[in-house]
Amino acid sequence: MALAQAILACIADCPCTGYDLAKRFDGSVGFFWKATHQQIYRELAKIEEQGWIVGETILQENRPDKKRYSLTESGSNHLVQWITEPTELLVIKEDLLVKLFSGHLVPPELLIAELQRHQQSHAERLGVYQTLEQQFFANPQSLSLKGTCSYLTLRKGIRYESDYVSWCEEAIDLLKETKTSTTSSFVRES
Amino acid sequence: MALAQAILACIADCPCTGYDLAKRFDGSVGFFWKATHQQIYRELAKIEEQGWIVGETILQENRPDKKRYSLTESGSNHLVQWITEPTELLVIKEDLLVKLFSGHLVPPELLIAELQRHQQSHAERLGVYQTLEQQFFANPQSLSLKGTCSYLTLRKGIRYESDYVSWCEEAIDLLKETKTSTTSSFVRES
DNA sequence: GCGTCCATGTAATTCGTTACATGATTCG
DNA sequence: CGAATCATGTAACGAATTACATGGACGC
Repeated sequence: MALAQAILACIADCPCTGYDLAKRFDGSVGFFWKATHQQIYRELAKIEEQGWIVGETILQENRPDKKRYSLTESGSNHLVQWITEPTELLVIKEDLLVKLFSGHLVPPELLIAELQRHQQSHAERLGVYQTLEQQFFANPQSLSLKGTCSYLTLRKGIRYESDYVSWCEEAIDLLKETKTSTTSSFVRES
Repeated sequence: MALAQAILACIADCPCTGYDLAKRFDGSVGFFWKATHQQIYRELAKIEEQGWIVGETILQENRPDKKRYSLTESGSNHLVQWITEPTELLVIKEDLLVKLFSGHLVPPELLIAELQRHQQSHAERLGVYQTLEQQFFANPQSLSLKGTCSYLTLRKGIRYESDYVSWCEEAIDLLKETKTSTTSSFVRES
């Protein structure tokens, strides 16, 4: 399981609290890894016990105390070791494609509407990513190695969303043609 | 959880056994949904109890007996109902991007090698999908609605893999440039 | 004789999800 | 005056992963 490593990667980038992590996993990092705050706090306790991180309690006035975690050397070694190991390919579990697989069981208008919804959601995300690209990565050739690494994860997001939008368009178009060319075919289910 | 519905969708397409399902989830359907045989048998027991499928035991000679499942009307209704509901977007958990996020902690050569491995794997899958496209979907305009639906899931696979291959290429190129332009930067970790 | 295919399952453990809980502060 | 933000957690449940188990048939 890579939740532990995803947390280590975030803490390596910048020491932070469970609460901060939850926010990051819900935003930028969330493009390639999602986790809820409950998962995070449980995992933090586990990897602190492992000795990969140490937490220092920070007392605050007018706010709850917080605990900021930093990588230990052992944690850093583990992370580097993990990065070095060959990675499995992503396992996809996409509801929308399961639905489309049995899509002939429902009126095509319904499929088209659903595809349009998804097209819009992905277009929105694409917009967000493109804004980030313009703001922070105007000149990709001149980035440091760290910068390049961040930029490449963003590029993956941009490509992914942009491809999703195009596919939705293709799918909607083809369904519209199919629909009109076989008008009698939707009253065929028992 | 959509495992139940993914199984229903397969059985709706063609009645089959748990063993058959496991093979399908490992092959074609596996592009958009993965499941092991243990998950499948457990889920089959659950959805048979629900009344969405019925199993008939088929006695065999020289082979273990098997149980072939078919959709009930209730199961078919449920599947249609599920397809009709709005779908959540896919939650991505991609190890490779987590590694890239902390990629500056390891020598860039290592990242490049890993990206090349992935590029090759995705290129292989792409080849498989493209062969299927040529064999079974030579003429997309003339497909039935059912054919169009299958074709569109395949198109998603083709786009996904092809985009992945392109991104790997982009990433490798950029890392090679970054590497040479900041040669001194990898001996900087404590 | 050894591995693979057929066909189904149990058991243990880890991981993910949902609900519940606290309590002060700040913004509208 | 109510909602959101900060900050952390417990408890219960459901789902996924991994390991273990059986046993004949067939090809090399």
